[in-house]
Amino acid sequence: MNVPHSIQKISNYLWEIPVSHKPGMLVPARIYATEKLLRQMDQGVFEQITNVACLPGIIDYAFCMPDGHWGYGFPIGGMAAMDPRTGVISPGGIGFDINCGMRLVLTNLTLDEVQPKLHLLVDTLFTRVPSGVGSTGFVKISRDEFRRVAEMGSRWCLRNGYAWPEDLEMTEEGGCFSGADVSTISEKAVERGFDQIGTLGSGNHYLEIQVAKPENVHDEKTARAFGFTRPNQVAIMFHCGSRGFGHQVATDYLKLFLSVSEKKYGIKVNDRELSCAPFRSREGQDYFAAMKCAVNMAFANRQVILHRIREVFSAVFQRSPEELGMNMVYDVAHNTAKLETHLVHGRKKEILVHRKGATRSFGPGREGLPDRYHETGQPVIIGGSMETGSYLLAGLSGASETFGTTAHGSGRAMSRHQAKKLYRGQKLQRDMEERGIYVRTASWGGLAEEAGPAYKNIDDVAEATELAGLSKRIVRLVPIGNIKG
DNA sequence: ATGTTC
Repeated sequence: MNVPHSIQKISNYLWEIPVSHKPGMLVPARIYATEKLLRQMDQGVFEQITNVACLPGIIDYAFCMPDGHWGYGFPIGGMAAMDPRTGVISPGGIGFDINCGMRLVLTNLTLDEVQPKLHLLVDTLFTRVPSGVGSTGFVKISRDEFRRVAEMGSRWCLRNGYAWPEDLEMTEEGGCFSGADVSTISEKAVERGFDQIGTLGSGNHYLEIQVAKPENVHDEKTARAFGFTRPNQVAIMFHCGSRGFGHQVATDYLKLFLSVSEKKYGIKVNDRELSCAPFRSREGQDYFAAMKCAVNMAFANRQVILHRIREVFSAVFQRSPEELGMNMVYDVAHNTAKLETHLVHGRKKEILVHRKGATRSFGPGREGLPDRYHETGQPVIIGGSMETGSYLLAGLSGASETFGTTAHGSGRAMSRHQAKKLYRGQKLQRDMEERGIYVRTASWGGLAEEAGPAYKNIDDVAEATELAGLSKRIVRLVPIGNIKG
């Protein structure tokens, strides 16, 4: 059995591993999950989340979301808040794909209108939004201009004609983390990133055409507030990050932290993948500023992809993107560390929130949300597998106990290797088409790795977050077209 | 996730 004996049941949706579980734990570990999801978690989740609980400066608990699974250092689905004065920043708590995230875009088209054009739409998107390992984009800029992208994020896109002003408002943090400083970025990172804006990438990154069927609307009033106003309305959801740029930033600083963490700062960690530096140290601050550059590149990447999606829809339907109602619902980040103000032991305090495969979930009335979402709470986008659908949820004030955090996706149920042994990309494509999902892929092997059964049940994950009071289901979106990177 | 093993 994977679940440790020391685990205690707090409620049907919350479990706790006490500090007595392992030497060095400073706080307990808390896992949000139904018993079913808890039992599906791999041993690595419990090992890793209790290692996170040992990190200096951690506040309250090391958290794991219902979609938690084994990752680099931290579990994916992990969340840890640190005291910025005494705590550390750990690249393993953010992930290699810095600001991997999800964006959801509306149309005012319905399934009936899109169906006849679906093949053309997906084929054109597949051509116009480059995907796959090593893909490069159409935005031709110099290395220096790329540095401006890294400092400005979506604001660069607005200035250069790739964004509508309201897109920025509908993006977490306005599509730009302030304090990004390109002097902390290596030449190598710039070299890998400068031609990758507007590209999807590979792995579990995808672009999907989805439908909001009436029977899948959980909360009609909030669905309307989020822009879903008609039956079988079509939306576009996509998932990608900072590509080779963020990967290089993570690699550069992990290497640096490995050399200073113990020798210079005397920090002992249970796993070298948790290598870290005091947040206030020179190295910690440099990584924080570098990470923000990658965050901004990822926002710009998703923004330029949106620009392309609008062009494609406009060409296919012979109407402007404005006429097609192609407004953003929201853009959420999955892999970040951020200074946020939360209630800590009853007092407002600025803390360093690591979210690794976890989504911010700010509830109604929370500062930092667009006026439009003041009453509803922020839109939360939880991506499922390409076969089974995804969820749009709303943030809840109950998520204050996780410092405003909820789940981010399905979480793998089988390894990529296992999935490739069980499925063949070409056959999967044919099977999916029979079930009404037209899929194109940059890699047949990659497609097989993303087969539906390779992931946990997205309905279980979304439900668990709602039962735990972290986020509320608004509408379940089912795919009709998918581009798999 | 990733010029998928500098």
